[in-house]
Amino acid sequence: MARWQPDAPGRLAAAALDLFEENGYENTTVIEIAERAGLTKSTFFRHFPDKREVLFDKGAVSGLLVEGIASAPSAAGPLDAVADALEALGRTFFTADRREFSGRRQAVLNAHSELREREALKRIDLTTSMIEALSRRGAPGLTARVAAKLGSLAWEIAFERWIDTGNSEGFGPLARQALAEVRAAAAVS
Amino acid sequence: MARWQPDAPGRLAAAALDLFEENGYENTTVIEIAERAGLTKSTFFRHFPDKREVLFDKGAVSGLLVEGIASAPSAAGPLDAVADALEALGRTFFTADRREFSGRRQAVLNAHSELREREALKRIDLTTSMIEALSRRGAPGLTARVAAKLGSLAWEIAFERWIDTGNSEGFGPLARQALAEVRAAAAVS
DNA sequence: GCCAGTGATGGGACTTGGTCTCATCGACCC
DNA sequence: GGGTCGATGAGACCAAGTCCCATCACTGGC
Repeated sequence: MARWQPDAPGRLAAAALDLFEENGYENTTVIEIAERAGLTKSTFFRHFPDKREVLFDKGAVSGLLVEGIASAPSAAGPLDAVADALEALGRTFFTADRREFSGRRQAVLNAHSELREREALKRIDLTTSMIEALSRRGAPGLTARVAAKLGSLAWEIAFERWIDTGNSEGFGPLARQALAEVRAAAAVS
Repeated sequence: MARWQPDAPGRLAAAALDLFEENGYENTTVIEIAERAGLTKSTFFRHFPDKREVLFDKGAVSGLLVEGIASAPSAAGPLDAVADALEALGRTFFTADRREFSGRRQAVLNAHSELREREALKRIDLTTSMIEALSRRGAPGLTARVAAKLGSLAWEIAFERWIDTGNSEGFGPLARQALAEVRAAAAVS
């Protein structure tokens, strides 16, 4: 078995996505994923704490979000700061070349509750990070919580539209648009 | 081993909560839980699909929520319908006699990410139910999504305050109060 | 060119969660 | 007292995840 090939985590993630698409999550064994990547079970668990985590990134998004919120103009309101952060995410993370991969990944996540569960936890952790970042900007506790939840919802909506193949717009503009719609909807609820 | 004692699921849940408090979630074995309840591993998995689920109820809450939203006065806005539903929850589920148990359970959930993960999934499923119920009342898609998320946040806040021992108010009034605060915070975001 | 050190990998034993099948027990009914 | 039915027990079995140790590839010094 060839060793020392580059980017073991990336190869494992790609192999996992392929196999999950082909056979489903629960019908895919960690050993099978590792073998397709030319590796072994031991190495898999050295790079990922568990089977689900192979489809998730290691907290890079959180840093981007927090930094985006912190560096927004101090005159900006909470939701505007969130908009800036989502736009930063669009520039760095949700780039055009990752759109196809993101769509495939999301389809697999949606199809398996164990993966949706992990995604839900990640979303909560990100929302908590946003709340803390907004609080550091001086937003009152409840305002920060509401803004973070609305921002999270706008993110979700913008992501759906971004994945949707009929849509060729970038994630940033879609996020701003979604945030505006969410804000309007909140006003009439 | 004595058989045929009543309420096997309840005994299993009580035993699990005790053991999780004593030794932590990951240091507790399903076999230990079953033994403390006077049962076996087989019976445990006959009543619960997995170890985490022993601390969660079987979808009774969802029905209450959906029914509460559906039976709200047709003139009521989305958030008002949610308020009615949360109050119904307070009458049926978050009753005074369950407050201590709820607090213990929540402390255990907060302490273990595997359990927080399951809780996050449940919350998402409940939010989805609320969105559908609001849509059936005629709320536009985005409005329903926003109202459900804000309602979920108000629920969360009201529950925290309800658990807080300094607070002797019922869940219903706390939920109405939290919902009003959330609505106000949304207006200034 | 050889050799030691370092870090990533392989291998396998082991525990636990979870599934499955079959035997067994208790209650209830006739 | 025998038969039926639902809940439980018992044990084999597989996959996830942990742990420890051997092994290989690359690096640098000599």
